[in-house]
Amino acid sequence: MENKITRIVIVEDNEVVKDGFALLLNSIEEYHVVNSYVKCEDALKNLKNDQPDIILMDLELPGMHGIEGIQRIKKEIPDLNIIVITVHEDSELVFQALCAGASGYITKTANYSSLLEAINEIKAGGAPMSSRIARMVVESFQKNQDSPLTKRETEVLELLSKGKSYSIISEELFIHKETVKSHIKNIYFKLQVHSKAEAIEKALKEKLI
Amino acid sequence: MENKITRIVIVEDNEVVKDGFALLLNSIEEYHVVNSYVKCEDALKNLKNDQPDIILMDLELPGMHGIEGIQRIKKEIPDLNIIVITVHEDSELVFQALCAGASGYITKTANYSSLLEAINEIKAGGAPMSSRIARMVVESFQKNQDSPLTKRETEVLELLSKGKSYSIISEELFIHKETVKSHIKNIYFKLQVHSKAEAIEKALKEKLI
DNA sequence: AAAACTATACACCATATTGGGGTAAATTCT
DNA sequence: AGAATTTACCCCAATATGGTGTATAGTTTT
Repeated sequence: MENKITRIVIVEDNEVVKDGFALLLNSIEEYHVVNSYVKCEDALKNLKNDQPDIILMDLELPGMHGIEGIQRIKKEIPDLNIIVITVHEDSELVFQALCAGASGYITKTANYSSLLEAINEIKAGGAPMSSRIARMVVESFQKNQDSPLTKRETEVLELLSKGKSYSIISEELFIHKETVKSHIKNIYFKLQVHSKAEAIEKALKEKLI
Repeated sequence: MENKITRIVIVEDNEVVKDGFALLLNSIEEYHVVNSYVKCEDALKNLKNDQPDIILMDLELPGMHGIEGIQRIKKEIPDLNIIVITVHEDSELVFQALCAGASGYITKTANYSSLLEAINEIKAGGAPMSSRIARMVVESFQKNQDSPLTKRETEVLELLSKGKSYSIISEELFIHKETVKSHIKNIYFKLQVHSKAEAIEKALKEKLI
């Protein structure tokens, strides 16, 4: 069923890593590294010619940062699969890359076989990630277990964060508008804030909602 | 380094599946299925005695739904790892389970070896998921590529969704308050809405922000 | 049983915010 | 050059917000 060759482009400023990956991938029959670049800009310029199915890219690059590169590449060819390959595992970068459009995120510490696995995984419609990154991603869905807010207060704050007014919240929760105000007063006190925006910001940061 | 036996609890109403899993896992030296239940309620009751390291659970169960079960279990023992094993792959359930506290989500169509892989993955601090689910999870971070909103409008709407007022938004973007109003008017027109709450709701649903 | 917390509800008040109407110049992209 | 985007301004009325303060019924914890 797989008779088509998978066209791969590499964007990586470390020449050793870049050439090592290319050599490895080219040694496999169904993969073909059509080009490899040191800068996003060059990869972008040649996107139309290279016609890659998959791009492997680093984030720290000379010139344009990889995050922006991902955004631009996905804008050009939305269906293209991008796998980030970097040394950094800090959550900010990971989420930025995923938001920008990356479909996978593995670390350079990964050995060759897991690189190949990642590419197979992408081809199978998956989203390859290292264990730690997968866990980070999954945990990003979970709320802070020891929130200072009660269940009701959390509900109120959740609706507030959806832009709803006190009156609308009171209607949706079947309580009096003044009750909503009371809850909000308590929320502000507990979070030590004095406005909607501060409360939402703090709640999002601490994953209370 | 792994000399401790991993204690596993299974919650699954299909007796064949439940006993099959238990048999398989017990056949491996370092795993021990301490108990298996048909209902969440029973698993919860015996949590303290069972002292599981990992719980495998189905979502469709007689009595309490698995999603609520996960919440309660995590409330009791926050560090416990729960792997959901179900036939359903629809996004709503997946995200609900992850939000409730599941650390992994695989489908029953998975073969035995991938079940074992999942357990190893969890023990290694990862988050086992099937390819399709991993992709769904990763895609949940990504915005709708063809948003009707301009870049600036998206920025404004993003700040609005954080509860910020027109004045605060204008300060943060270094533009006049009236300009913010103009953007918001255009946003409302494009999204065909007439209030902040509607705009945010629609934007979240269509992943414009 | 007492104490603490939670959810509920109400009043008053000044200020800020919002949404609707309109217009229009400067800038950037195609 | 024309289109789209971003910027900025005016008027106005209704609504929302945040800060006071009080109070009661129910639940949970000690």
